[in-house]
Amino acid sequence: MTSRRLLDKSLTGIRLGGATSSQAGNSTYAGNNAGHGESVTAMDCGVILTCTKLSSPGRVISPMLDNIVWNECISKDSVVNGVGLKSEREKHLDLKKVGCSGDMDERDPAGPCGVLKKSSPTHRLILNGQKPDDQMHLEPRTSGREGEEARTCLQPPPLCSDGWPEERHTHSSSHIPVPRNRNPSGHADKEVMAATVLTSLSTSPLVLNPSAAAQAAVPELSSRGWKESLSASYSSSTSGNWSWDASDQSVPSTPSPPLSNDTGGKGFLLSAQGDDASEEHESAHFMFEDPIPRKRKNSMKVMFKCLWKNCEKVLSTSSGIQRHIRTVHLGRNNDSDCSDGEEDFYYTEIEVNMDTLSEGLSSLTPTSPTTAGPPPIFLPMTSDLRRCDSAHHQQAFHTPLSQSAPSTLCHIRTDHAYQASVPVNIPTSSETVESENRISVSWQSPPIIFKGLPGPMSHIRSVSIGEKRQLATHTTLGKAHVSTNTPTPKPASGTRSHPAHSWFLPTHPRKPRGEAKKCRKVYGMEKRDLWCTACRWKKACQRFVD
DNA sequence: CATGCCGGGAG
DNA sequence: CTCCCGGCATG
Repeated sequence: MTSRRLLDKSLTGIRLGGATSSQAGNSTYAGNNAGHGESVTAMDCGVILTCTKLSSPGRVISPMLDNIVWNECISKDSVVNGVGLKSEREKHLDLKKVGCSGDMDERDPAGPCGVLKKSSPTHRLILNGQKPDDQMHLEPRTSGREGEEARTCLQPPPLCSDGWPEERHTHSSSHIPVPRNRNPSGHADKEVMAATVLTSLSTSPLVLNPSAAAQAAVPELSSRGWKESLSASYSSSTSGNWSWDASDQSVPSTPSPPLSNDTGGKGFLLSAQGDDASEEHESAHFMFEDPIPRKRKNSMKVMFKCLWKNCEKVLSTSSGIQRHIRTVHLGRNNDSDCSDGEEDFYYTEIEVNMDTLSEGLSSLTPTSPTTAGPPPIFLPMTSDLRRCDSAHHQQAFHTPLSQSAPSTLCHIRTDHAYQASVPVNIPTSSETVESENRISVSWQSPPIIFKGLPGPMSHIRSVSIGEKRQLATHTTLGKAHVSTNTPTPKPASGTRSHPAHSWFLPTHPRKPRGEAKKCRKVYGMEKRDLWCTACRWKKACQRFVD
């Protein structure tokens, strides 16, 4: 039974699948959180890392899930070993190893799985090496000798980037669960997300991954993958099974996770990514990367939170957080380039839903100062986030995320028009300038949006309902500019007629509908003669101006 | 579906 | 210009 079990576990860990599936990815983090780098790190080194990376792309990490998962793992492990955390880790390692031997021989180039199994400590050691302090709890437990052995083995990893990466990849691919993570948070947004994703897909998958452009080459697959993934993810969230995942990926490769992300996932993948990505199933990549990332781009922002004990540092970029961990916690001053990826264990991604935020803002409080809030103060937010559910988190984060703005903004424009849905936030963030002035939003944003973004200009209107006039004027100006830039819209008969060009046309923001009673309403059709001429001519009413 | 308006066209 | 209307956009 144990063997079987171990296998399962290993698989689980590797794939992320398992009962916890989506959680798996999180679990890693959780482990870190709970144990602070203790067990999780060690055992999963390979696996976990993978998870992290993978999850990173889309993850909304819910502490709860993580904890749960973690606990589960622990309990199992502990039972086996009979020892505390340590044993757990080891177990994990063991499991993992087993899994390796069973499924993934390929992974460990350096060491045969069998060896690894026993050397479980090894993994740990590796971890330890990477994470000095945190693990200490565990480490001490782990006997010195083990540690030694492990170290020996371990050391390779850093160097071995080659070898490891493979493992990671494998794992990562399997881990994909990320979507799941979202689910919890995304719940309400499902539809939106789906729509967004679809839109984005249709629009331009390539955009997302500049680096991955080559990979992107497989649009069809990607699109299909997305859909599937989405459905899967959602469903999975409910059911919790990522079985498909495993089935799909016969290959051990890891999907390169997060690159697509706004922040720039560069940090995540590291060397491994590059290798994997090329080799991997492109389809897989898309499935994972795109779907998740997409979403994010649209409505989700990802923040990176340091999981180090008592450290709740939140940064907008993975690289940043990694640096932070490396320097502050790991005490590595060395060049960032050499990162072995250990940092991954120590931070988690937090996903913020922009859409919800925007919506909430618009509906609830037009002004919603939060939106404008000064960028840099994440920390406080972070704590909250953790506790609260996704929804709240998202909002809370929203602000922080916006900070990343500059980059974000760019992405949005370049990448997806559909993102316009998020416009309010974006402009704000981008402009960042003054938190308070919503005016800025209404005024400036419109023009900007017009340039880059097609359809959904309508949002703008909502912003400043107050004076239609002014807005109109401004808009007109915007229009003028636009028109100059773009080929003037005079498509013969109906400007509007051409949907395709429609987004060019938006140039002419239609006046928001007047709220005031119009001649028609006042006098009715019977007394049309009483109407103002404009009304009679179907022009903007001049008598009852708003 | 009813409105409100824009973009055009005819005179 | 003045009158009108087709048709889109919005509520």
